[in-house]
Amino acid sequence: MSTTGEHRDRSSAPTSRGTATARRIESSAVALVLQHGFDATTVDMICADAGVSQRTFFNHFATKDAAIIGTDIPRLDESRVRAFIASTSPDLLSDAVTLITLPGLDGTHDAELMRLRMRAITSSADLMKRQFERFASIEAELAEVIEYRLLRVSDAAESRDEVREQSRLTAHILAGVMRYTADSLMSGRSTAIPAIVDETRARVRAVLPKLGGQ
Amino acid sequence: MSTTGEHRDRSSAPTSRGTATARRIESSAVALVLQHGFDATTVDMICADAGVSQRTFFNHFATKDAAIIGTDIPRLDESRVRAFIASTSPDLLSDAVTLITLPGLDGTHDAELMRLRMRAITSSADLMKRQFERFASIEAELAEVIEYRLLRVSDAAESRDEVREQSRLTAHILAGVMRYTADSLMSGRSTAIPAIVDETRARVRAVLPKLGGQ
DNA sequence: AGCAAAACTGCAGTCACTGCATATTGGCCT
DNA sequence: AGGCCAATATGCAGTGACTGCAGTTTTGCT
Repeated sequence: MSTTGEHRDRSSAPTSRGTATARRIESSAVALVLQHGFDATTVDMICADAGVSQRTFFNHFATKDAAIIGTDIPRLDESRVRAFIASTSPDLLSDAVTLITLPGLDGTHDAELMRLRMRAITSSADLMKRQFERFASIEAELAEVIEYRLLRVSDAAESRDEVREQSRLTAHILAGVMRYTADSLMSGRSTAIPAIVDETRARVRAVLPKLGGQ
Repeated sequence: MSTTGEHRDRSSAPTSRGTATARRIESSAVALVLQHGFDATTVDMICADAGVSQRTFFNHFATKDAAIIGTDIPRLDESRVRAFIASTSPDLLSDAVTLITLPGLDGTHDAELMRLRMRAITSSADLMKRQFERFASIEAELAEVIEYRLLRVSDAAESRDEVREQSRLTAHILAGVMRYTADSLMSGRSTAIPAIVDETRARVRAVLPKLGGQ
């Protein structure tokens, strides 16, 4: 276990391109964490393994976690956002599951590294937390998108403020669904992302009526 | 800004009783963070203000955050859990909002300290994240409780495994609602917890039909 | 008073992370 | 080829969170 500790600045955001160096650091980091665990793996060890100086490490990754978890922040895909907003389907939640498709977990990256990464993350409660945090960053964006869609659907009875609040609430709910999906992915079983997403969508449909509504 | 950094062990769990010393440390910590910000407040400063040694600080709190955020882990209330499981109301989500009532944010603590704490937390993205994390710890517990309830409602068509998965999904959704409620509380406005909870419940009811289901 | 347990303290060490000043490299223009 | 600029890599010295350990004070009991 462990965690915490911070250090004043971090303002100077590192580059963290997909450069060869960065890649080498990433795979060293993931491999070592799988071997020794998160706490037992020091930045120095990673640097030695990757053949770079510690300073270089921190030029590429802001934190030790970043080297393991990855640096690409989750983002919503533009075109999907448009489709989502335009849709008039009453099945908002299900639509949204499609919308998010686990940003940051899709096939952008080297598949093998990604698999190892996922194993490394699940091996440490600490890393799980960090991973978890990252989903938070998408919630505001999500809330905004949902607001657009809700505005076209809502009965005029509701004030714009109320719609905004409902959008934020919905975004949080959606984030929950996202996390569930990520959990499913991480807790082994299949690695076929589309399959899991489909499964989740079906499950959401099954669960919704049980939640209440009216 | 800042964050990260950890340090291997933390295994020796600190005492963190509600002792006078711990209280003094807590309020020094919260006050100083409000004054100088999270990063600019060092543990040494807190210790000086509280009149204890650094070692004592870490005997009471595992991390700097803990002194600010508080140490009581969110728990579900036994009797409420029983009522929740027993209920046959179709309004699961709304029931659940009542169930959780923001564990860890209720009146157990010194109200004034709690208010300051909340302000301190919102003042730092870093602390928000940590606070956020803490909700994660309740999700497993929640999933279990929901499973009990779903089992009595579900049509026999669903396998026990499927019900378990649906429970986990629901727990995540609920956690989302929890976070929304916490957000509302934190983002100023009122500090009247019951009022906000009521508001949220109403909003959940309004939102559910829009989500889809069918 | 007399004594053990609990709480506190000092200290030296580890490790994440920072700023800054200095090399090293690779592409590009002539 | 030679010279130049920007990007990248490095060394180094510091700060600050956190740990283990060993020793001292305080507290509560009898």
